Amino acid sequence: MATIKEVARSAGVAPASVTRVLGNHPNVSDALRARVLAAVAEVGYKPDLVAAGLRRGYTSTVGVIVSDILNPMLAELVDAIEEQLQASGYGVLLANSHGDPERDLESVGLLRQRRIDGLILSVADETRPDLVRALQHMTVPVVLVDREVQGYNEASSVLCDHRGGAKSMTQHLVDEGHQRIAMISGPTVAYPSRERLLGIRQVLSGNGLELDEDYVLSERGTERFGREAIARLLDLRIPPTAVAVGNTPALVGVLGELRRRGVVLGRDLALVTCNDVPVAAFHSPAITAVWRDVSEVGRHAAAQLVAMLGDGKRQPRTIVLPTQLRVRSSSVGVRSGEGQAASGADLTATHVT
Amino acid sequence: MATIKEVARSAGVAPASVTRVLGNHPNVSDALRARVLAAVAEVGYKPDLVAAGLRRGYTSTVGVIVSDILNPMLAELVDAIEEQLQASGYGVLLANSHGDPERDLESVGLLRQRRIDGLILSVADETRPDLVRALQHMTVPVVLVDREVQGYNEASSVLCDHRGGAKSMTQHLVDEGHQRIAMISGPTVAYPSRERLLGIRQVLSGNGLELDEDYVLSERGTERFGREAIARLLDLRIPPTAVAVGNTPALVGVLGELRRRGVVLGRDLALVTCNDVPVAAFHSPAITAVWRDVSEVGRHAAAQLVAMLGDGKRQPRTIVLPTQLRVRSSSVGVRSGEGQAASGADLTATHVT
DNA sequence: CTGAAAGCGCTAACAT
DNA sequence: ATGTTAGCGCTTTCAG
Repeated sequence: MATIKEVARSAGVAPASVTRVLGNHPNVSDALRARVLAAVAEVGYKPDLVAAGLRRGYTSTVGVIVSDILNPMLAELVDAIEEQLQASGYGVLLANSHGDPERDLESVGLLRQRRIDGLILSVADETRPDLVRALQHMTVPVVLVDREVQGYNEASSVLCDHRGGAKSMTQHLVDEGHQRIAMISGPTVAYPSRERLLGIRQVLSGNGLELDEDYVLSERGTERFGREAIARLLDLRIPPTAVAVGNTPALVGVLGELRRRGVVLGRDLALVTCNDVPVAAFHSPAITAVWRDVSEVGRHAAAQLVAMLGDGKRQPRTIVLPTQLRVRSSSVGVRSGEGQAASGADLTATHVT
Repeated sequence: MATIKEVARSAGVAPASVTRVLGNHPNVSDALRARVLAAVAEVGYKPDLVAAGLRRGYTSTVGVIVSDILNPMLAELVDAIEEQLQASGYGVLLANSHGDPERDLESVGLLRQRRIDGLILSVADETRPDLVRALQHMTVPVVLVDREVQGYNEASSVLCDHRGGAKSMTQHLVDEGHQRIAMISGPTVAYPSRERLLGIRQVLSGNGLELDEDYVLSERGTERFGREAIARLLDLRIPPTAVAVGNTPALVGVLGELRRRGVVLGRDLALVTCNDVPVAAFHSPAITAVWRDVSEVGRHAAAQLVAMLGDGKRQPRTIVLPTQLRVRSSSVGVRSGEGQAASGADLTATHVT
């Protein structure tokens, strides 16, 4: 790696002049510019961004913390964020916590040590008091994505209207005649699942119904959790007639277990998902889903951060993006009347009290 | 952010002593250690890794370039790499090219400017001469993942036996009586697709068959490409009886189009995929797939890089991980005899010459 | 317009 | 065992 000194020597100028030429400073003579550029080209000089960052006080690097990049939703988010930030001249330092809130916290500290200029995060657990403290120690702008951290209002946020989506979804199920609706949810220590449960409860009580606590299964989304959760629901004495799934990895497990049991969606059971992923859209039958533009979320988050980086004392903003119910066959036409258990074909001895 | 000077002043010692205590230097008195640690705790000091990196000559940061993080395979790869590297004390600078070889090249340069200690990459196009040049300029260790860059032997590589997987898959189809086998492939400028086509050709010619050039459709994997490719194949005067899909985003498009046409897998058409993703395993009927342990690939790549970082003049190594055919219903029992066109239910007027 | 000098925060070499 | 000094590569004063 050639340094600025070598370029300067090779061009017969001072290092500062190289900086000026490369930084498009106003007052540089054409002669100097030409000589410097020639030398730069000759030795293939590229400024060392670490050294420049140290001197300038900023690194043109942004930290991104997500709780699970295997989740296609979060992968899409990271993709959009990275694209937008790269276009604005920022590098992305990625930290992935695999659902572990402890790791999220460590990452906040480690990224701070790496002198990031800003931070975008969608952590596993937004309720941890030490997270609030860690964020308050941050001196750079922060953007929260689909998270609400109580007691920390310094950050901008980009949220999705999960409550609205859950309401449309629930109303749709109620309209289809369902009264026993269950939710296989992600952890309620994060905004999306919390909001969805709120939405479901609102619509149910608005229709004189209520959400049975046995019908709410909440845990970090994994395929295994999905399998076990749907099994538990179907094995209840009075199983639900409709199930909402709030997490993509869990959905995969749910579909596997349903198929193993020979449960046919849209006939034996109504199923809806809160994430419109290919596995849902191309399932047979196609699965009703709540859609949102995840890339748009990422672009907004990145744009918000870039704006804050540009204008130091910009006020934090919260933006809420819409969700949209996409009705497909999985939730239509299920016999949802009393006594109609959503039991699998292999459930010959159903105990009904 | 407190600096080392403030800690030193607060503890009444020299900055160098702070470094020594924090770096667990051998010769430090207990008294000094205690005073320094107290001061560190008091002001909440964390070393600035950028400054330390500049001084030390390394940054404990590794660059990771992938062609498409939306591809679940690559997301899983990044996940495993990030986890392994973080455990070894490295941060990950992520660059995502969205399938654009030009972006890959820029990323190599940009990461170099950010003084990464090492580079792991799975680029879109491994055949570009300027990529070879860019890599040759790298002075840090490089690990290639599922890529072979001709004329560049400095890197370690972690490869999968895609050729072997394709051979098993093709032999399976031939055993099922198929003679007209098509491939919807990713770009052949990357190792996996190239190897798979090689494998298919080898098995076909070993069985006295050959791969019809009209049956090979190769392009960057997108849902749209998948849809159009399968449509083109089915609309051929003599359509294939079996189709292999070599890319996950394309697979989604293929499945969508097949369903639109009412083509039933395992009856009208045999389908196999080279990536065993949930959308394949949970499709009805389940789709035969070539499986590999992508996380293992990522872990190996990271471990390889860490080893090279530890031992400066370690020889580059190439490791090849196995693939495994998982036969499911989508490729079994299709009538594959002469004249049996894999036409959709809506194809009433089939031209057969 | 350009050069010289100082310093970002840290650590390693050299002193003592 | 600890303090002092120098310098990583760059950019930004401050002179001229």
